[in-house]
Amino acid sequence: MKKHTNEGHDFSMQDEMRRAFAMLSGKWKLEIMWLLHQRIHRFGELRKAIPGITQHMLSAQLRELEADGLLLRTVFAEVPPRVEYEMTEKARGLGPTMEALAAWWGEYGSTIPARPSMRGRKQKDLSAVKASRQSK
Amino acid sequence: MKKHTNEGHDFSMQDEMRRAFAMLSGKWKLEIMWLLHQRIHRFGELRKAIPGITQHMLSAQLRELEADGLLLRTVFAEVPPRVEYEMTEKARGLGPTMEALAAWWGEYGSTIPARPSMRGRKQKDLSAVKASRQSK
DNA sequence: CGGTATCCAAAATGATACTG
DNA sequence: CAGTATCATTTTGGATACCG
Repeated sequence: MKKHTNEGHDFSMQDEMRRAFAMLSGKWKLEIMWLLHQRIHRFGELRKAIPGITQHMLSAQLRELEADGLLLRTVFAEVPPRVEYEMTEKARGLGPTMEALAAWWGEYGSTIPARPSMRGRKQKDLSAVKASRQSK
Repeated sequence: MKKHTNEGHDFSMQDEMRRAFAMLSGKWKLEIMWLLHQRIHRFGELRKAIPGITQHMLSAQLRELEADGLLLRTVFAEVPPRVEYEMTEKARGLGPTMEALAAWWGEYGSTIPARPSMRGRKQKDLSAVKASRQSK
């Protein structure tokens, strides 16, 4: 069968990893998982914590992550409603990955100036938009 | 000075991390970096190693990663042309992150069956699939 | 509050052809 | 071989309406 050498990963390893990448490559998934790695979040908290994401996308990404068994959704029968999201046992295994990423960024992030990049992160001036909105 | 507590990262930490996420959230970036983490690859090698990616996207993602200082592009003045991609010093710091991810997947990946997911990974019959696959 | 549904615009990605 | 140019399709963004 497929051997998983610990160093110098072989081909089958790449095939396996592909599923993991697909599972995490949504546009906001890494950020969502990063937040949940730190603590349980409510829907609204995630929305506030992720500038630029829409309700629509947040909802969609959360449902995908849930379907992939990475997070757990808990609905509290209260008024007003409360829904909490937290990592599943499996996803908690991603902790070391998250920490390693944070460590890397802490070390090199500062050395990578505001650089170009940031594509797909543009968001129009929200404060200015609400001002003049009318016919459509 | 932003405080970076080691456990329970604070808010500023999240803001910092956002840039890292944006840098890696392209649809194929994690996979590309994973491959380059293992060894230098030529353009064509990456294309073969990443089923489903198009020249267009591979080229685009590589240019973005290069712009973000994560990989180095080396063109050899030969015939036929040869172009090699490798991680930069900074990006090599991502090694532990990659390894942690691989370790996680090795541990839990198997427990997450073929699951639904795979959205955005659908690719129309890429010839290779058509051959009635009976072996397993 | 925490969604889902809809419609439309914009951005990202895919397919195919073509070039140095 | 390693791309780019162009056009098509898919995904995501944004606003609004509506519901439990």
